[in-house]
Amino acid sequence: MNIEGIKNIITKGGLKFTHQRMVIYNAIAEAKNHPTAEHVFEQIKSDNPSISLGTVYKTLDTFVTAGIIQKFVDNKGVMRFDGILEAHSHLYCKKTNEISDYKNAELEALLTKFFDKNQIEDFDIDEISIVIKGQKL
Amino acid sequence: MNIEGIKNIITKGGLKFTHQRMVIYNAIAEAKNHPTAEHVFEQIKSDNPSISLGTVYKTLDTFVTAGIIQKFVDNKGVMRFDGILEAHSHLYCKKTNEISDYKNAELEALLTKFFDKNQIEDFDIDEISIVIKGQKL
DNA sequence: TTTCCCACTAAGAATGATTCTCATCAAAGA
DNA sequence: TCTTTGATGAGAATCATTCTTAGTGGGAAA
Ligand SMILES: [Mn+2]
Ligand SMILES: [Mn+2]
Ligand SMILES: [Zn+2]
Ligand SMILES: [Zn+2]
Repeated sequence: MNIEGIKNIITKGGLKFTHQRMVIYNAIAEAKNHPTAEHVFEQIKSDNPSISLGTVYKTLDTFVTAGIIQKFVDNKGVMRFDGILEAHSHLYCKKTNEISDYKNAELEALLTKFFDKNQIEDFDIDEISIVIKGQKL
Repeated sequence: MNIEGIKNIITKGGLKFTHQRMVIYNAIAEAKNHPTAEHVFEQIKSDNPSISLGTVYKTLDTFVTAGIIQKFVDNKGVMRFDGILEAHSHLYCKKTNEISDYKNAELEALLTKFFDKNQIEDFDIDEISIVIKGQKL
């Protein structure tokens, strides 16, 4: 994604466009895995030596609140960030600790249909996600 | 569960039966929610004033390794313990942060069938769990 | 029974991820 | 230009969890 594209996303989120926000958003958009704040910091600090880890945490959180990225906690208890906004599932590799995306429209339709029919009593569902644990081959 | 029942479970796990292990296992077995180590500690310390929080952490971890309880990380990144060993799903309440169990044989059959047909390439699935977020009414 | 051993425990220090505080800075507006 | 307000950098503080270390105690072994 080019700078203009990133600027658009950030300003559409109601946020001021700054250099730090640009490089942090760019790191998330480029990441194939689901980086931690530390990962993002390591990724960008050689080109931005004065950036602070606290700013990375704060900015990522600002992005989440603005709704332009997502976050979740991995099974080690560490926060992961995700530039993909659509609902999707995650594959956790027990060997490498990598988290990859899994998106399947049929599966989502199946689940939606199931929970339409089988409402859970006294519980209003906001979102459903599937956690798949196993091994990359 | 009575003391003998607890003793059986602990020794079947290959562990020596001690007073601390007894009260900690009992707290997990009695808990309706999915307690943290801190919860367990609060629960038992009035009757066991000399017990240490470190022992609670260590013992819970020992139980998990022995396969007599389960653990998982909640969406705040905090470890939760669960005396139920069978696979089941969890309902996360965004309001109260409570986690309740959800078990539905039809849903499990549906998922098993789906992933039998639709294998994920280069990935060997060990376990599938559903995370349902929403609000208790 | 006495001794010896070793897993178990208590206490608190250390760690790692995250959040908070606060001083400084920079852009935007008055 | 002056003012305001939000953004940033630096590092302290927090919180859950793990680690270290020094007792303890209950059985095997003598
Ligand atoms: Mn439970
Ligand atoms: Mn943590
Ligand atoms: Zn993802
Ligand atoms: Zn459960």
